[in-house]
Amino acid sequence: MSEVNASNNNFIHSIIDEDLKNQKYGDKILTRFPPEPNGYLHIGHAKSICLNFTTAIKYGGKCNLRYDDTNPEKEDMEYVRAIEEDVRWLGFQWDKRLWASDYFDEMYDCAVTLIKKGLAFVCDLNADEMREYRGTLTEPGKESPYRNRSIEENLHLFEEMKEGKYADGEKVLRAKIDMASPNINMRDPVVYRIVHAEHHNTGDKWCIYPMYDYAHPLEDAIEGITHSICTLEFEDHRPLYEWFLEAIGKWPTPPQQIEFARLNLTNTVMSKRYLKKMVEDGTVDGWDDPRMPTIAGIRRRGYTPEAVRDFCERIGVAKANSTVDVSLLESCVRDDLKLRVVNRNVVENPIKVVITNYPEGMTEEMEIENNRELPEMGTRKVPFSRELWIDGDDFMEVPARKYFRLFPGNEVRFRGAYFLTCNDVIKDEEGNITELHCTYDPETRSGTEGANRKVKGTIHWVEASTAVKVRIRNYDYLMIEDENGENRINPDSLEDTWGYAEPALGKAQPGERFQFFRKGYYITDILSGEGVNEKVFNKIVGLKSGFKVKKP
RNA sequence: UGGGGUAUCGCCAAGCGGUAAGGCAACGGAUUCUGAUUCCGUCAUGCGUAGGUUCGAAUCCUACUACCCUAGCCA
Repeated sequence: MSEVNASNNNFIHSIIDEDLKNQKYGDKILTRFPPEPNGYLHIGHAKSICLNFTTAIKYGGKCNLRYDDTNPEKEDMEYVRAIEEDVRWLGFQWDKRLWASDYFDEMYDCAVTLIKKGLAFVCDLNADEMREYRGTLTEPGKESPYRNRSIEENLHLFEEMKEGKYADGEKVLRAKIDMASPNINMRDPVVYRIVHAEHHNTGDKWCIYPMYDYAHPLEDAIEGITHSICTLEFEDHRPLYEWFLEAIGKWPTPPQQIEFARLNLTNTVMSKRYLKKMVEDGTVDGWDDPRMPTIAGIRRRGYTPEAVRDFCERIGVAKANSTVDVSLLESCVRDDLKLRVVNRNVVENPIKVVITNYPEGMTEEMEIENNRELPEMGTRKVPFSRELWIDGDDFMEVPARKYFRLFPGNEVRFRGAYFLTCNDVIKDEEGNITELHCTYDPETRSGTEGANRKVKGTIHWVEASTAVKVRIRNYDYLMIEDENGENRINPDSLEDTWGYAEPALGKAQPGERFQFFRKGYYITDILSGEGVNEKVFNKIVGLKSGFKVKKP
């Protein structure tokens, strides 16, 4: 984990610096990433993961992975497996892997302590009644008629709740705080509710489960977490977080809760509920569909953990609600990929080129650099002959202004090979272009004197007889912004094109990343290979390049 | 309508009383065997608004305004 960059500063570091100065927790720093295993992690979680882990790393501390599994009705072990894979993929190592449910015994004991201190009571109000008694944002609530039960009675009733004498919803344990508090969270909040459900970890041992507001501070305190970093919506819950720890009184220096703004991305829906719906109704192939903003999805799309971590550094951490433009994420991916990837020749929407003055049956080996920015990546040989494929974008029968790739009468460089001039455009009876007849200049072979001549355009190509047929999946944004600024499913989010690749790509392994010039970055699809004759590539990010027609 | 937050360039974001960092995007220009990459340059007399304090204010004070969160036996 040493390669993880933890040098940036943010307001959370200022708080920790202050605590360190005052020796609030001595020199110890312990954070935690506490997901509820009820769905896959997405890029928003990546921000939280990076924040918690890099903060710990920066201060020589540790970070725990803890499942907040206090609601047996929503959680699933499939998600646990996925969460761990994602955290590891991001490059982080947790210190301890824990379950909130491991603390159920201690939490129960603490609830008993609360009752004994007269700070909690068993309430028989049902959900609707409790809502009525709670009051509103502007009006204080009313005290429950069960609020003044004796400690003995509460102890007895809570014990019975635990033993399963009551049905779901029949009774709850509540903290006794202040029904008139302007902070609704403090109006005698529920501490334990009855849920007769099988829990993935504790089985049927319990039929009462602690609420988040009660469980979370205890989990943090029991583990010795020093800084409990969470999102903004929990700001109002902080007084309650502190109240429980103070009321129980077991921890002299309770953890400090710190809130930050969650990540929002343009053209991206981050709601777990919505993502789950798209998986369930078949809008996407699964949680790891490359169009999904899940970590599993962007991994399949070809993003690298380094790029995601860099992104999380670059967006910063603050308390203002914000929406980061996806172009920043794409920039991080491009920055990372361009230094680790081989440039390959691939053409989309191909057009056949026949070199009329090139000897039939002859083949030459042309040497091409693997990565122009990184000479140490070496060169490779690709075949060249009389018949080639070029990219559909690299020819215009009627050139636009300032277009300097191939068009009738124009000479361009075929990268790593010769200069070619287009002489004839051959069409079928329907007027579709079937091939271009060109002539080459034998004096311009790459690497020789003649190749030093300046020419405006350079294009890439693939030798026709050895070309590998490829299918290219252009994943566009799954979500787009409509005229009202709302995110909608993009009906064109998945678009296939096809083309040809240089022979070496026939051996491309699933997951192998490469680039082709001016077109973008690609990854060999994880699903390609077996039983698939042609190769399948996922497009990673567009380069937003090409020639632009300038306005006069 | 109570309480809790937040407002600095198109999008993020530093700044913590001494005269507005950085990144993304955009736009110029240079180099280029791919219009990519790389490289240079431009981009807030201005910090939600209005007052005030001060030699000096994005930073302190006052009053407004806008937006976000909050009335689950979810987390």
